[in-house]
Amino acid sequence: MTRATTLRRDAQRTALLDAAERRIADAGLTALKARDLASEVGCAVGALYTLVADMDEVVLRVGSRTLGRLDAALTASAASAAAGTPAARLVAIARTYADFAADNLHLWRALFEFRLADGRALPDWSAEEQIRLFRHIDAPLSALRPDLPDAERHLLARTLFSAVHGIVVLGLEGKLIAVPRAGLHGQIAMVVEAIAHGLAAGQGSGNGNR
Amino acid sequence: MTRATTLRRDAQRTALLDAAERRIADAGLTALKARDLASEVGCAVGALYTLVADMDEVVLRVGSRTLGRLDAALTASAASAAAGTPAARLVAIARTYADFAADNLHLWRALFEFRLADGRALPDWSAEEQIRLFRHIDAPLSALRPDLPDAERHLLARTLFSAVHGIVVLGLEGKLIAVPRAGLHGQIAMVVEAIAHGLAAGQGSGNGNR
DNA sequence: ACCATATTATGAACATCGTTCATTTCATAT
DNA sequence: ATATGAAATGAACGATGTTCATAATATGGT
Repeated sequence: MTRATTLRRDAQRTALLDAAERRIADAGLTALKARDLASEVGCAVGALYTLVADMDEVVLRVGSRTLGRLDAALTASAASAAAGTPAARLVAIARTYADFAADNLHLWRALFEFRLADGRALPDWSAEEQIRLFRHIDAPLSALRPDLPDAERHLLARTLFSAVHGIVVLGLEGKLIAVPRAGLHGQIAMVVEAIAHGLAAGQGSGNGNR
Repeated sequence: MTRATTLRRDAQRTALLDAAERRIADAGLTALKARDLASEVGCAVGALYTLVADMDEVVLRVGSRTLGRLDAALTASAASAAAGTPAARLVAIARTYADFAADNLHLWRALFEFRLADGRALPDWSAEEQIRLFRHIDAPLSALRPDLPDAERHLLARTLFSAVHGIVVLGLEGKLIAVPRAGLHGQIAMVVEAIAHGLAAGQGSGNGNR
């Protein structure tokens, strides 16, 4: 394969992912169809499979883009809050996460609505991207509790993320009981501050685990 | 329709839901197929649609059973912990939730993996069942903060549920980073106790909302 | 008991997916 | 210019949920 063809095929793949991203952003993951994608990109269905292995790869690669933008947003947020207390930094990150989710609803949902078929494992590069996000939580946590061993702090970071994620999911899901953004921010601040306070209190003594 | 036929059809419907429940429990929601179900129950595919409107109804009704068992577990747990502090009662309920999720993994996952097609709304009876569960959280919360207006306390109950739910989801999902049950209980206790402590501290003054 | 009518069961057919494959078209290198 | 290998095509395949003409069955009136 010559250099020119490689470039052309990369451009095609990019166009494919652009179209897929637009579709998911507009109408959600379930609206992403192979035939639509092919016609949008201007090729036959079969040609898709020379650009990607299957639809899962499309979703994963769009997810990668979303994770990249989320990472950038969290990085910016962490930088803005860098001067504050660890608790304030954690709250800032959590709120940035909530805002990102609200502003990128369908793409964000696609990140975790997507389930691989039984037996198929997440590619390493995808799993690694997800794990990398935790560093934004890990850093303020280090400041808050420098005494904790890495493993325990990582577990805490996961827990903190999960708690906030859960609040955001439920807050953004029911149109009926939709929580306005200010209310969502308030709930997040309450939870994150309470945990940060609890962690600071636990310093030196027990670790809060049972 | 005579009484005998009503009974017979109810029995068929029950057999259908039994089979569906078994299938989901064994192999997850994605393994539930109309044709499998029909052959398991011993009828033609078309006959399914005289017992239920569509597959969504099957999933919803199995979900209803799961919610019923979850409710019973939470009720029992709340009764056992009734003598403790509000914080301890909240922790007990959260742990019961985590245990139920772990012990009924596929059925529990089916509760929220299932998404209605665009536009279709949850039946009222299903939404109401879900909301009823919050009362288990609401009660200890009332003891903890009798000063809070109902609406605010309900929002808090939702937040608390979401946070714990998030932790349980992530804790039970990755086989890679699987958190052992004791670790999961530890994380839950930490978070719930921290929030309870924060709420108790907030009594009388501000409400922790921004 | 018998038949007219309404209800229910049947399973082939349909629509919609993702995916594959024989075939054609195209690009590259000699 | 032609031979060879890569890429594109779109019909076909296998699942899937759902529907429908038809057959079987149950119900109720006489």
